[in-house]
Amino acid sequence: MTDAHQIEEYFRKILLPTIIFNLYEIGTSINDFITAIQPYIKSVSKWLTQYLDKNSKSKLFNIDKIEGIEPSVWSNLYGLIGKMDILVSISQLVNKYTRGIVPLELKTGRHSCSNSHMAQLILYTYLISASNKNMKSNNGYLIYLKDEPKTILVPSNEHVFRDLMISRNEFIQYVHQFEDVKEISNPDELLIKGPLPIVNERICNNCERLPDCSLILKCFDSKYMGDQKFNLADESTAHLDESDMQFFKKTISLLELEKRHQSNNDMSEHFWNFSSEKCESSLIGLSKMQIIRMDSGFVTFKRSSKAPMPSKLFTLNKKQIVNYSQFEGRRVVLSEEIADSTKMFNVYGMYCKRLCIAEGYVKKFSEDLQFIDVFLNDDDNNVGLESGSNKIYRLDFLNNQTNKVMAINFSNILRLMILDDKSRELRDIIIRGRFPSHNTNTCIVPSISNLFNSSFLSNLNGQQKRAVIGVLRTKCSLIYGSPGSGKTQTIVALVQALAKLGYSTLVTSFTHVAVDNILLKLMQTDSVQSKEIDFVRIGQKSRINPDLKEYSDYHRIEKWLENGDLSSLESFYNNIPIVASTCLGVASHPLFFKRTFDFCILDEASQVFLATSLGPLFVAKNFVLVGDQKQLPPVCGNRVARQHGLDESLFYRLLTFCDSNNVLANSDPDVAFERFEDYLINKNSVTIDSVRIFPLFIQYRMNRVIMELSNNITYAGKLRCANKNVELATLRCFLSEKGDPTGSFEKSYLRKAISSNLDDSVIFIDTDRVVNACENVSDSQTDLQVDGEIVSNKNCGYVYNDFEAHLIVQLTQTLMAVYQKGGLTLSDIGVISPFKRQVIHLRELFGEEFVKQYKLEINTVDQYQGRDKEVIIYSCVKSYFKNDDDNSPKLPNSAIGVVFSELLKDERRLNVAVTRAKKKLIIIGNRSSLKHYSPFQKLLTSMQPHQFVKLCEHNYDDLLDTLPKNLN
DNA sequence: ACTCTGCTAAGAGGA
Repeated sequence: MTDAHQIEEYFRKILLPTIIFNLYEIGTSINDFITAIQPYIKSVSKWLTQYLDKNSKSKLFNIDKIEGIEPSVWSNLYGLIGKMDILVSISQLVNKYTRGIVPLELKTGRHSCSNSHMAQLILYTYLISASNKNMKSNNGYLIYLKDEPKTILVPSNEHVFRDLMISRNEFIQYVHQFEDVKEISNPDELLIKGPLPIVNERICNNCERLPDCSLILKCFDSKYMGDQKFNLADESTAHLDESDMQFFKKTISLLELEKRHQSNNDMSEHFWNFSSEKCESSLIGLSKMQIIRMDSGFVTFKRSSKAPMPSKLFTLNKKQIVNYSQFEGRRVVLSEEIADSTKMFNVYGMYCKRLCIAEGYVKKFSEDLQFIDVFLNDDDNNVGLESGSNKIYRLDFLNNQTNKVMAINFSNILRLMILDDKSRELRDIIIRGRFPSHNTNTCIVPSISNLFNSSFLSNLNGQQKRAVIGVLRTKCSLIYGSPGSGKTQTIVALVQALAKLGYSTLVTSFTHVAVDNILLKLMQTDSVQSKEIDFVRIGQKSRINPDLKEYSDYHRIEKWLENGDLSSLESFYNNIPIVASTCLGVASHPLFFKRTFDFCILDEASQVFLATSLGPLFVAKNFVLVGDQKQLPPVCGNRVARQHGLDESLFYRLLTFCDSNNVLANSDPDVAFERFEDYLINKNSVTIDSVRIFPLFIQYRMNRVIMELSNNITYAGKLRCANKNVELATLRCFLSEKGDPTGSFEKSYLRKAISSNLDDSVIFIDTDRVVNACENVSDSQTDLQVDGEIVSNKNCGYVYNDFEAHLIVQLTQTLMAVYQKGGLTLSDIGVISPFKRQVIHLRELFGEEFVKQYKLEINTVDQYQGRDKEVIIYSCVKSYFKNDDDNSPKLPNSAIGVVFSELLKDERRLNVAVTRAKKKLIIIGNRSSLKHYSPFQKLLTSMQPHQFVKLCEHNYDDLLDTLPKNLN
């Protein structure tokens, strides 16, 4: 196929559908695009005629065989990765006896023969020779396609190669000096630098990165300040004041700390230097596998029976705890090993016959972990893998070489700093807490009474209605939604209201689950069912709840991609009124580069990094943040960054610009409806510095006793039960013929613990007097060992409490025995602990199978955020006793303990744990230890004396033998 | 002193 028309035909049929989405992204029509590539098609056609015709004289070489199209070459010898355009075997015509393997590199620009182009090919020749012992490459060719095709020989050159490597090493050294891994206690000590500043006005003035570069220079390279040469940096940052610069410097430093923290935890980059055994034990690779099935890009591997099985490698206390699904979806690189490599070599590349021959991702592990399904990248379809042969392969997990998430955070902060109206507006709000005067938006909203009577508001309570109507009129507002207050319902009503008024809305949250929660409710509404309003869910296919499939981006646009219908695709994206995505997803879909939404609704806003939440705000005229700063903050791994406030969300920041006590004081739920308009505009509304805050404190979850506890600890008495049903809800117990089933527990702690009296809805089981109830610290070094080597255990923690776990099994057993007839199921019981290791321990004790079968949910507090259960059992774990001698006095070792557990010190975490329960909350812990943590101190003092159950010796002596039996 | 979710990736070329 050398004819230009044939090539164009092939292009239209085969390639065009694959780039429709990209055409939308760059805003080019199909015709314009075809016109633009016409000259290149001609050029390619000419080149092919020239080089594929046997008799043609005007060529430099004969192509004998195509060795690869876009093949990858990885070299651990040089520390380089490359991806060539084409690799071919040729016989040279100048010297008829020379045969060889050469890389061909296509270029669409002018025939520059630039140093960088030649250098690229020289690097490839070395990479090819290093990657395969049977290949040697001495030359490469540049093929320029602009105007007339032109082929240029680039001979390999060791001097050039050496100079390139030296430059590379110098660059790496420059970069590495800023990445000091030692503990940094003050963000100001951080060295953050861009590349050495280029002082060239002509180049810098045309560079789109000039503002970013200048800012970093000004904030982090103060020695350049005042230097005439850097006037440009002063000019391009002139629109920023001192507070902007301070904010920028601080935020970037903290994000950098967090970024380094994350990359420190990532072992994957080490696979270059590890033996395959070491990779397996470090959970970064799998080795000694054969291919048993291969179907285009889909490959099934089988682990050799001689190799130690991963089920042995990945165990904890002989029970398998590694969840293999965490590896599904991971990117991998595939290499061919030399058979029986174990004894001969230690370094990765040396015993690989072919190194990193393909990339792809893990699809699935079989139950017995013997079979692993892998999808290879499209480009790597044809790399000479053999199924059924004796060839042995290994897979190494790749992490992103660049931390995309942090890149998004950095670029959001940089964008906040640019000279632009939207950025200026957001800077005023976010950095200075200066809100637009009156803080009203331009939305045209019908009269309050009309809205009030609309069907989508009919199920809302007064506070919720006020929030919806208030948000509609406000430029930036907060909805302060306490636990169980119907945030999602309010958001769904708001989305409907906006859609019916003809405004476009971006619905977003940090996690996929939170986004989908809103959409699942929205999907049920009449207005969506009747197709009156429509929405699309942007995001990775695998992350979207399957129930939302028909609203997902990939499903909606599939047909247009197939028929190459660009205009339908465009008009769909331009007109769909409601778009939903994660906050980070906003950074990577072209829809968001093109559209501005009338409103942005950011749910769970108190759990999103400030930097991350900016993404959606840039693309919306008005926004509302929905959250509760009394619940868990964003996840921030680095301690120093956390202490300096990286875990302060935008929601939290905006709230602290006002007086949050004032907010609580103004949350009167009983405002008369007829005065509603007055309420929104005038003194009665909560407007401090014109921030509108709409509190939702009427809750539908906790009964009165549980709610009062939460009110005492956290919400300053502002929570209210929505109605009598909520207020008085207790567990239902049907009496059997034999009488009160709790009777048999007359003398036991259990009778009180599981009592269904409203007043007993909160129970604290105090293990103070129980010697065995102290916490266990699993020694990770003995628990997780493989052939004497310590295995990473960061996924399972190490603090647990065996006694509390047994107690929970017994409690669960008893609860079921008593309340099952009243309708209680195991899925109504939630078991919570702050510590992951305790969660694992509990699951082991109940039995994985059992837990799965009866949907008993055992999880960490963090995982339980946003959920609720009829009954919550909370295992505090920490209990500071000397344990070695049963006769010794039981002394709290609290002085040490209090310093340590940051998890227990966090009031927000306790608040989340307490507010998950609807009817019954059982807390298990050691009172005298826990009282040293201020949140627990609050909890303990606000509970009634009768709510404590103090365990004594005779209560538990049989407990450690208790195993789950007859649970249902 | 132990809590954990986001993210396709790299190359494409000009001065």
